[in-house]
Amino acid sequence: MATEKRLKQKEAVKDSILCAARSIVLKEGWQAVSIRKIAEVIGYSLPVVYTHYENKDAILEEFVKLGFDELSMALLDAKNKLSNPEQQLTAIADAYFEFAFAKREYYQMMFGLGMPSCERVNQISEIGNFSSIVIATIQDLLDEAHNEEKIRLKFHTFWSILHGLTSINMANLTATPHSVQQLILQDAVQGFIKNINN
Amino acid sequence: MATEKRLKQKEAVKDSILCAARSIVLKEGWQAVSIRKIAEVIGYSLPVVYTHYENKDAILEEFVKLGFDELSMALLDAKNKLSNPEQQLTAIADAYFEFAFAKREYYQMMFGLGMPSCERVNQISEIGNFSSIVIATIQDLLDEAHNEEKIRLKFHTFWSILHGLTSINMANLTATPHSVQQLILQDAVQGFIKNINN
DNA sequence: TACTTTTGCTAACAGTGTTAACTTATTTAG
DNA sequence: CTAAATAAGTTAACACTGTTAGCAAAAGTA
Repeated sequence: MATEKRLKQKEAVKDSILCAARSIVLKEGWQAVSIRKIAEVIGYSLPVVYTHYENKDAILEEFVKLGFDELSMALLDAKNKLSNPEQQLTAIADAYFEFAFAKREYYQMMFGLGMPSCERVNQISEIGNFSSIVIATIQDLLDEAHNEEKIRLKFHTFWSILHGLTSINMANLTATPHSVQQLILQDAVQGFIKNINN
Repeated sequence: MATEKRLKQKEAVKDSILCAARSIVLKEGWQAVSIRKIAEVIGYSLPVVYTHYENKDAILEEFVKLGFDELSMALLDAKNKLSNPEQQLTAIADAYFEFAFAKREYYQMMFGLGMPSCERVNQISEIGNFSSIVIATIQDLLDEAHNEEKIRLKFHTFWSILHGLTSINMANLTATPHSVQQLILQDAVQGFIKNINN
């Protein structure tokens, strides 16, 4: 039964594809990634890549999943260092912001034209994990008697604030130094928390 | 002196390029725009396009400018229908949101990988116009004795909220109906206004 | 050993942005 | 009105891209 070994090796090649893609992404961004370059790096010919990933978008989707996983980890870490919900939420915001800029290329893949077909996206469980962490913290901050819908609304608002801040800064549309950016983040989060039980 | 007429005609061709590009954008999105398609639509051969625009990014930049112009108009209209600064800011938020979804393809060009080199962006005056309108309204809402920097910070926060909400909804990451999206917008803007003098 | 399946290859298709080199009009100067 | 200079527009190519069809070689199975 060498089939087991074969499957294992197959998985290894699949990983090496992702690894090759990552190294290109980190050096030159996703836009510079091409199937040919990947093939060259992993030492196989071009069509081999297609036996592991249906197309280029499938590779990107893999990165999106990994990205949300990493992000979730980072947020959870930040949250668990504190016990007060308000501080936790602030810490989550900081961690989100930090992740986005530390792994700038990842973040751009996760949200840039990254997201391909809107239909498939809702079935990516990794995004669900991310949501859960944030929602749990928001729930702790809310008075009781808030229905499910209101909680999701607040989560959505919070995420929007984080993402908006992040992406506008990333495009560098306002040429603001990083220290000021963090002030803005705190400003926005403060406003959010202050208004949370309305 | 037929030079005048020639310049006029040249300008006409330049406009027709933009027009052709726009029609493709509206039908299939920016990603489907190619120089060859533009050339075919305007009835010239391919390199003619390059005599009017240095490269494809230059065409995109033109759209970004037009987009910010249109956006500015829309915001100004919304603002001028009211006199109370708080209502004005809310109206601006609504108008921003509406613009983004009514001209979805434009908005995506303006903020999607749209923004190319971070350096050049800061010299696009159309973005400055947009900023001015919003900043003026925010200024009316602020107590006196707020320095320039604080105002810019508040503007930045506000814009981030708007853009975050818009782009997350556009990616449809949360599959939220439009009515709820507007609730979220109001929620976020309320929080912003409530915290504005801190 | 013979057969079948997997694995990997080369080569091609249909595109893309961009540019070099050439031809044809048109404008200007003598 | 002709001749030189300039502008306009052309075809053809370069160097890429994602993707797939068809074929050769290697590996597993009988």
